[in-house]
Amino acid sequence: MIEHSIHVQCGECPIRHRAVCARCESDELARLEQIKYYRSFQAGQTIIWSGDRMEFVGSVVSGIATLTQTMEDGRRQMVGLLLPSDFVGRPGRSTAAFDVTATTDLVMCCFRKKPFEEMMATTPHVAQRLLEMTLDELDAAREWMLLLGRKTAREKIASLISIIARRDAALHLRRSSGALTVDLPLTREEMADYLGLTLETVSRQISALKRDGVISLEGNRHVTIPDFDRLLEEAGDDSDGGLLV
Amino acid sequence: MIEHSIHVQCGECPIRHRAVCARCESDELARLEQIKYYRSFQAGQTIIWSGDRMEFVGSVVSGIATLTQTMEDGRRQMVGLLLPSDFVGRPGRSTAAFDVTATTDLVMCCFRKKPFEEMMATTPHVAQRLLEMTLDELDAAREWMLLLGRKTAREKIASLISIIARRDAALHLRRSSGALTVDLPLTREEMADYLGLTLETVSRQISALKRDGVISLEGNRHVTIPDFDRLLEEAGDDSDGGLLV
DNA sequence: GCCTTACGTTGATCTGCATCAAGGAGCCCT
DNA sequence: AGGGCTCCTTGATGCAGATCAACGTAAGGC
Repeated sequence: MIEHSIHVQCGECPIRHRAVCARCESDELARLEQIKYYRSFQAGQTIIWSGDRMEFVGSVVSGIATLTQTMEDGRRQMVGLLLPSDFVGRPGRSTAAFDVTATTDLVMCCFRKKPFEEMMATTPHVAQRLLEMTLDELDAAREWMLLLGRKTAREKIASLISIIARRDAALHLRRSSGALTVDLPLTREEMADYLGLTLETVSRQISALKRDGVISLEGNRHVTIPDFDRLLEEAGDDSDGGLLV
Repeated sequence: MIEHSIHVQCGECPIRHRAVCARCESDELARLEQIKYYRSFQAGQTIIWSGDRMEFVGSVVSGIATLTQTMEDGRRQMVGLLLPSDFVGRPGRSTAAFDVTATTDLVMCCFRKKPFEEMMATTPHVAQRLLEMTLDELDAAREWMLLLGRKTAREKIASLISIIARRDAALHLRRSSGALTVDLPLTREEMADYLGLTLETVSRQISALKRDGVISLEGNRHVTIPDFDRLLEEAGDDSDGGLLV
């Protein structure tokens, strides 16, 4: 169970890598281990409301959480999708800027913010690692902005499936070169909130991609991708990307 | 001229604050001052192409730069707007993820990346300051995602004007409670790329806001806002925000 | 003076996605 | 088995914003 704190700390080992790197086996790590605790949430439960005080930072151990923004009239936009191993929290900030909601049953590995920040202040490589992770998130947010601002509904759906497939492949370290299967961890409505569409359009475009042989479905959630490059084309992404980032 | 490096370093003084804080008057600062240099760019010149090696980090001294993403067929989405005092660069990253373009004549205060990163590694409060700045950018990106995904054209325009007015007010430290004037630093086309619209729609919506008395125009670029709260309402933002963040 | 070029406005028309509406499929509960 | 969920699909219609097109306006060059 030690690995989840390592995900947060270690700049040397990729975040998905479960091994312990030499640099992390320090007093700092030991201190973090002492203050670490686990929290569980039920599907649908809101973990933090926008504007609330944030008492902890941590990473997702299992399950899915989303970061959403809501307008007064109820329009919603997802602005972050947290899969296992993703970090949650804003060291140095006292209040949350967005709602964080568990969309499935969820377990998080948490650290109270104060001791975590104290540790950060004295351990430069942890602060640097967090900066790197935040820059990654910023990059992802900017790709997402291109999707929201300029892509068609069909391209948005293809992009979402490819993003999830990529993350999935990265997490499980399997590099299949042929057909590929993914479980969509979101409902049609959640996908719509992710993509800036309505759930009807999401459903229609998934049907269209299926009709055109870009994907096939077993059940509502299970997608098979016969040709990943074809999917990337449909997504309007610059090619090459592939599964190996 | 010392102040621009201070913008990068100093966590204690707000970034817009020109005074030198005690904490920054250190050997680190002296070292940074030695490696600091200035670069000028002409309007329209691309500073860094996506995928290029980035040799420096720095901050904008004067002028405007934009961060954009482009699809193969030419669709463009702005993903960052850099006004004076904004930081550019990704410590710890070797290549740029997006195009950076000077949209006006531009002066930047630069540091070569290597010595800057060395300094970062030994000075925790600099790394922490950069983390804070990156978190700010991430927040801004997420607000921007709500705008792109869920706001109407009219709301988008009102949002953009209010964002620029806010930044302007913050930069010049003037808090006028009554009418307010702003210079839009972007062409209609650039605004369209910012907002995920076409330039025609931008033009039409600006005309509409003018017709409805939300703003008035002198020339194409100079906007007067008689009632800022009204503008915020039009932007669909939760109220209160105001000019004093 | 006139030409050129960049930028902006406005109108007419088209279309992709939203909206409104109905019904199907799987699941749990009694 | 049947009722009531939640989630998903598909059809009909409407509209916001894109597209196509024409014209206006201001600045610089000669």
